[in-house]
Amino acid sequence: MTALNNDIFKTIDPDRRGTTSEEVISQLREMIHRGELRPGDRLPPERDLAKLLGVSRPTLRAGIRSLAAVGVLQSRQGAGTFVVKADGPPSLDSSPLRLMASLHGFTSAEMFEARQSLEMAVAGLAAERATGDQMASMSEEVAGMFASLDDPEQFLIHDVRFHQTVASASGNRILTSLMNMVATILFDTRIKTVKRATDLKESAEMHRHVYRSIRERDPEGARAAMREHLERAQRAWELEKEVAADGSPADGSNGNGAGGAH
Amino acid sequence: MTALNNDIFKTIDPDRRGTTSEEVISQLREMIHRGELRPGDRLPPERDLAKLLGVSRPTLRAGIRSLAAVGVLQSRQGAGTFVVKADGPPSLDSSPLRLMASLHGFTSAEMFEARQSLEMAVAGLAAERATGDQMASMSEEVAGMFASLDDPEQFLIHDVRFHQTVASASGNRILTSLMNMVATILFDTRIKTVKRATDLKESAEMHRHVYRSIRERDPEGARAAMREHLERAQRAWELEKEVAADGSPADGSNGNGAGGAH
DNA sequence: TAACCGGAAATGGTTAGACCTTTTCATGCG
DNA sequence: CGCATGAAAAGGTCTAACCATTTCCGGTTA
Repeated sequence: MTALNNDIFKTIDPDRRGTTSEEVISQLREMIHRGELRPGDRLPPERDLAKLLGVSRPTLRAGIRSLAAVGVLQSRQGAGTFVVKADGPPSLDSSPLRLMASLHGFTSAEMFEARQSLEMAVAGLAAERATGDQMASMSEEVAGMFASLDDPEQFLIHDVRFHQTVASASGNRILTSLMNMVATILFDTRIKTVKRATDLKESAEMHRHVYRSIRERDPEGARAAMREHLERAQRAWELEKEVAADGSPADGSNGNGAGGAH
Repeated sequence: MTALNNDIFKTIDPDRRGTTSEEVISQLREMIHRGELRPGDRLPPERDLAKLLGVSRPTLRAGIRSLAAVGVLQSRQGAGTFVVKADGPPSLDSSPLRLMASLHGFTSAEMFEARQSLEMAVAGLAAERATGDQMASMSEEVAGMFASLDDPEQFLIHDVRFHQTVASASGNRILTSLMNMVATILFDTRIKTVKRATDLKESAEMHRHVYRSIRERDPEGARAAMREHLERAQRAWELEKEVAADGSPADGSNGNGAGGAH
């Protein structure tokens, strides 16, 4: 079980630059960059891999844990440690951004704006590149929104799917990932928010507007529609926030979270 | 040394939901979100904190390591573990994105496009909001570029600083962080690339064009100028890549890295 | 013959205790 | 007063063992 084709793992020199576990991270990262570890692959058992790399098991585990924290590896007790499978759109973990938001006191306005910029960018690209299938999906989601005007939870599902479809139609997985990262943070409390039917109707109209611009291959129109859509969503959310703040002291810190229909 | 004002640390229930170390991560994360741990703060020593949380030291270390991996904590041997200080623009670690690029086979074209979208967004915002000081800084960096046409290394420094100034002038730290994240990946091999003087002159002109649009408070002009600037940079890089590929078989995998003047 | 169930083996998760290396800081000497 | 030295503090690493979960093979049964 030791030396079959595992010679790709090289023992770590004692006279390394950083700490031992950092070196372990570098080793594993290099192997991923070189393509020796591919998505879905299983790493050797920790006990074996530790021997192969010439480090102790806790040190190896420290390295694995660091890579797991950034979403590259995933360990399952009893099963093994795997390189994360690349099924569907790749996604970056949003918790780093979330923590940074707390640490630096990001305002919701800042996050809304970031999301708006990203959504406008992907909408513009989608207008240039969306395939027929993708446009059909968008249309279906818009129809789903109009069909769920009295069911906010269902509406939100179509809402999210519409935006994801647009993002994937942009053909740029990096922008898609970044957009999802930001949107995830704003989503957290969105689902908890009570939505009025009039808001939903307006929101659905805006989504249809975005869809039509994309179908017309009109990037600037799509960008403008998306801008207005998100601006209205932000205004609606701020309105609800003020209402909700009435009677209860506003929590000055961590201005995260968002609501309203998007 | 145990119970001074450290009662904010609560013992972890044995009947928790996930693994013990995950619970440690949640605990620390919650404390950050609640503002009990602020940037620059030092955590209690591992041995003490482990006792306070009711877990073993390796388990605590695992949690700390996970948060360190995403750039929230930082440990210094002999000194202690600190919440990362928020000096200057907050920065997200780019290694997750870098690893994802390798795993999913992102093309450089995709990365260039992502960077272009982000840079255009911040340029547009900067045109609306840049302060006099920020515009002065941009101007200085442009001047620095023209003064370093025969010193590619120096030129690159002004180049990078110009873009960072524009980003910070956008007033949106999230977009700035995301932009830096993408730009960092593209930067890696940029510095290694040989640049011809004519490229640098053109690049400096483009930067000046961007600066002027921002000074004129012309968001669309700034966006357009930035778009053209980065499109030219990408074309120049692709040209150099082709030249460099002559005589040596192209490496089909991992199409990362970039070069040329930006 | 095929489906199901049980248990052994594999594998990650956790703990304990010890020791090493680096940093910090106070003490004492010049 | 200032610098050097050394003790204390704190993170980094290792060994060894045990626990919890998953997997999978093999036997049993319908």
